[in-house]
Amino acid sequence: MFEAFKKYILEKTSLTDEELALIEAASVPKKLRKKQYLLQEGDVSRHNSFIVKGCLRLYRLGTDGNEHILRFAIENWWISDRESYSTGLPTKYYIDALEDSELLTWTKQNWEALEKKIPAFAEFRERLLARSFIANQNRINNHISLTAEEKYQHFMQDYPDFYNRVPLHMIASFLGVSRETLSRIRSQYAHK
Amino acid sequence: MFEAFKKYILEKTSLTDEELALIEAASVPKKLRKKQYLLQEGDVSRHNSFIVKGCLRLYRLGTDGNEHILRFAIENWWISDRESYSTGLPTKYYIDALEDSELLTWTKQNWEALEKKIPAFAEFRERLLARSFIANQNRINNHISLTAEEKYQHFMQDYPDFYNRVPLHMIASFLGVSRETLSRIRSQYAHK
DNA sequence: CGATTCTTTGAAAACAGTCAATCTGTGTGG
DNA sequence: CCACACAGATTGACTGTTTTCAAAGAATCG
Repeated sequence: MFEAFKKYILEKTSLTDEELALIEAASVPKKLRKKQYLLQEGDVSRHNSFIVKGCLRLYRLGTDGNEHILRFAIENWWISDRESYSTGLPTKYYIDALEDSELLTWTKQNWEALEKKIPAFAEFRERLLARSFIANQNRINNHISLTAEEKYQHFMQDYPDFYNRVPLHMIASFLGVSRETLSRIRSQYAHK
Repeated sequence: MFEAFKKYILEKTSLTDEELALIEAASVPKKLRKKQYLLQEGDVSRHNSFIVKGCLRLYRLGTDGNEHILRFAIENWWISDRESYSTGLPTKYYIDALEDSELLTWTKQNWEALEKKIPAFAEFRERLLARSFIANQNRINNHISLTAEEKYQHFMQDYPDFYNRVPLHMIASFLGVSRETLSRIRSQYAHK
């Protein structure tokens, strides 16, 4: 199970065998069945989780009780609620598995110790954060400047892997439109 | 001019006088008149800029030619296009001054040298990035889960300082609604 | 004052949301 | 292996919201 992570991380940065061994020693594998929660509202997010296999979502309940999906994550993505993770306060989010999944997890404590011992690891983490920031900024730009149809087109371009993997009503939730509207956009789009 | 920065940074982290002197030595003050650009589409963003005084905006031109404002920034905020800054590619954004403004700027090169010499400075920067990430995630949540009226209410709550400082049509652009709609929401809202 | 820039208002058209019904495919238990 | 339940997707009719276009009213600045 650690093999997949090793392959991933060595593409991103270079680490010695010793360093990899340290990282492996601190990791905890975790399996989730479909529909199982990794995090629930009120919990404190204390882990970084790397997805070896499967598909998860991060979402939040609105005042209306509806689910609003903030992100999806599949193989070679990371998932956690960074807000609760960095503040130590209870999370407002849920994370659950859309498919049976396999994760590697590290506690915040272990993670920070690794960052101190392995500078390249800390740098990798920071680059990751910077990229996530940029991705979020682009999503905000899409939300304020695109029509619903354009958002859908961009979604398929930006995340082609999700398209065949998550149900349509969840894509609608992610995009901030109703499932009926997305369904209609899609059928219009197919007739061209 | 550096005094304002010194006050700011010492609230966020602790630095010795020597370290502060290094940071000051690498800083370049910059004044901008209202409407003047700090960055234009096609430029490469090579600086970090701290706002000592004034108000700026980061925006982008849509395919329709409309301006879409991604963020505002005032005293004690930072502004740059992080995407171009970290990739070194030409930016898709504009930054300009909404008021006569005073900035302190550091080149990427100088900044990175400071981070290497002053670990506390690097940590400060990373905390800042993490907070920006969280703020963006919350904004995405607002976009997918709130009505236009609720977005406006949240805007006033989250950024009360901007409200009396930037024109309404720019707030509309920031929220992703037309100025007419925002005007109507506002008058409805006033009648309660 | 005159010229911008900003805000408001009205009316029509486009768009998206809701509710309710139907259709489709998948998988489970008898 | 079939029937049924269930989750997901689609469609229609209706309602409500938002945009667009056009015009006019404030406010600000040189």
